[in-house]
Amino acid sequence: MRLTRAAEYAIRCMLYLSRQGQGVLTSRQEIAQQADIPTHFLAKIAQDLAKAGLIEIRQGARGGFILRKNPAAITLLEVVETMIGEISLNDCIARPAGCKVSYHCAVHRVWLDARDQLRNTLRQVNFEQLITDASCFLPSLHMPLEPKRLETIVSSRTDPQ
Amino acid sequence: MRLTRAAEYAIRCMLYLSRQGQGVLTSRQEIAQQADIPTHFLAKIAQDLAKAGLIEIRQGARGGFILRKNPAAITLLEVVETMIGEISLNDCIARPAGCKVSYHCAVHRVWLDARDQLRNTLRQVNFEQLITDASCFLPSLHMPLEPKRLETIVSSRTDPQ
DNA sequence: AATATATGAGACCTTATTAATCCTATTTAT
DNA sequence: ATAAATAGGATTAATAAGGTCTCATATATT
Ligand code: SF4
Ligand code: SF4
Repeated sequence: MRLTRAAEYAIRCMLYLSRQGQGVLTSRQEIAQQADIPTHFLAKIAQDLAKAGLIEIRQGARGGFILRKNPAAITLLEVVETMIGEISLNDCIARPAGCKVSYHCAVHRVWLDARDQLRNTLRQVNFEQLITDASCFLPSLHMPLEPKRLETIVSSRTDPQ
Repeated sequence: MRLTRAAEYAIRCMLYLSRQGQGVLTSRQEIAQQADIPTHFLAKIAQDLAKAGLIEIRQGARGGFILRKNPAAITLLEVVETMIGEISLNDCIARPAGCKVSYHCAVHRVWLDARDQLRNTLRQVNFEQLITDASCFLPSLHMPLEPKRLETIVSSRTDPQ
């Protein structure tokens, strides 16, 4: 498992869209600029996000991306695995055939457990929490969530460049 | 973070040595063959393990590697991080300067927590456990648990000072 | 001492993956 | 029709991993 640049960018993109709010259209250029993502790279990433049903892509003049789900319903795990595939710490988890002994390997079991634990942790984090300052900490590991902050929906209308 | 081939090989090497027992000398060739590791690659890996104090390397005719610590005192985390450095899931954890917003980034906190959790999990696993649970070696080359080839055991000159 | 054996240490090459860009086609508002 | 914006695939560039090679060094054996 490796958190690639593409995955990191995808998270930033989803963060930005979550701040805009569900259903708000934002141009690719604006997201790229605000979230510090190479525009062409973002285009490719968005295709994966769209394929996963997370965003809708509006083509043509005044096109852009639209968040399709409620931020609270989008987990960090979901976005990460959309970009890098199902998480597995050691290759032998993803492709057991790669190692001849995986069937009776004690270490294999450890990687499996650690993988599950990591995935569960990332599943507990949603984008509603992430756009709220107080949720910098994992609920289970730190403190309970504070009441959510009122989101400020920014108009999709942005001046060209 | 990525579990490289080198790290996986290091684990297998340490597993094999743990089965041999602390203080037992085993040739690089034997380990490479039994644990399915390219011999020259193992040589490089062993240097890192030696630098970390996990094994001792005996040069010259009838040379090889010797486990320096009790298997129960060696954690999986220790071996993994010897090979790939301190675990961090996202680059911004290892190099916060890489992202301009890490200081006030909620996602950053999640990666930190997940990282700590993963490290703790791997820290709880030691090689005593791993060798009693199951074998990690090729079935055809599978060796019994009891020490073999007693004549290769170096006379108790294993004073770890 | 001479020889054979085995590893040390690092340079080197080869391949794989990631990151980013480029180009043409397509879609849509005006 | 035109301009604005993304689609989608091809291509390139950069980085990292995986493995190999060579010469130096150490040790047991004779
Ligand atoms: S030895 Fe065990 S942990 Fe290593 S690759 Fe094989 S199955 Fe996985
Ligand atoms: S945006 Fe947050 S998680 Fe992403 S690289 Fe920056 S600090 Fe890390």
